[in-house]
Amino acid sequence: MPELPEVETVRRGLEGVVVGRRIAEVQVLGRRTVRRQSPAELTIRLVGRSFTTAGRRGKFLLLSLDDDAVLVVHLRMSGQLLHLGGPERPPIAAHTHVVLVLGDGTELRFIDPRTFGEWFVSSDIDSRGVPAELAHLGRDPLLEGLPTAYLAAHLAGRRAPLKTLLTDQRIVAGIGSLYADEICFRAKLRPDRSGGSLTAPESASLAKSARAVLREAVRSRGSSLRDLRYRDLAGSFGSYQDRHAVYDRAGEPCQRCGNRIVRLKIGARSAYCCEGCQL
DNA sequence: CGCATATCCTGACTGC
DNA sequence: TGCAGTCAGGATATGC
Repeated sequence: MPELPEVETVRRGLEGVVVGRRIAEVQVLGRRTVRRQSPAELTIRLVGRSFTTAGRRGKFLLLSLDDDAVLVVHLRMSGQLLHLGGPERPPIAAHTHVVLVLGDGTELRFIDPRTFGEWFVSSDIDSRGVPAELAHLGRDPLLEGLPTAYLAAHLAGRRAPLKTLLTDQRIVAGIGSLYADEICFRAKLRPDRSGGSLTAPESASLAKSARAVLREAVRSRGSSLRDLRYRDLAGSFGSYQDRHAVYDRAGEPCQRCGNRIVRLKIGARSAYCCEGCQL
């Protein structure tokens, strides 16, 4: 499930591969990926344009164009961007929904079995370079940092579980289920603690843990899970899964206190934690 | 407003 | 071996 570290890894790959390149051809093969506008409109707005920067906000990729519009791509659950640069082009894989042929003859392909992923072009860009459609996003911990005071202010008075608040993109942009669990473990806080129950030092610990976990996960080029779905642009795996303390480790001993990791239910979602050392 | 719940979707896994 | 049921979860809509 691509979250901030995985999306950032893809972004870094795109920087070297699409920036400065012209879009020669657009093929929209699936029916669901392009849904905010018609595939024909997206195609018209992309063909002939060149990419100027490869940005990111939260889990959204922001590929700006030379007419100041921005191509927004979200991988959601199962989306994968692949860059094919070799002289031989493999056949189109199953679930390939969009193909961009670039001016240098290479291809960018979007593969997404579950079709939750999305592409659209936005022309309504604010002074920070953020499309109007993403104006609701909260702070991006990598781009803007995550000050303790900011996080604490958004937890104060809230009855909702920590994990729910951490994964609320309006508060912090980029954290999903996996990293929320890892962040709570690092902060020694149960993910089902209510936001409002945190003391000041606990809020500080949570913010610090979020910064550290995300930074380290980016350095490891993200997490590739058991399904091996997540790969970077070139098809390589991340390695942060080797450092997961709790995510998908129910029944295994806690690396910190030896208790067994348990799986909780928070809303309809799973949460993994150690009941021995997370309070 | 805050919070809970349902929805979209396919593939991997579980249990009989 | 096959088949039905469950789970995975990011974002968004809706209901209270």
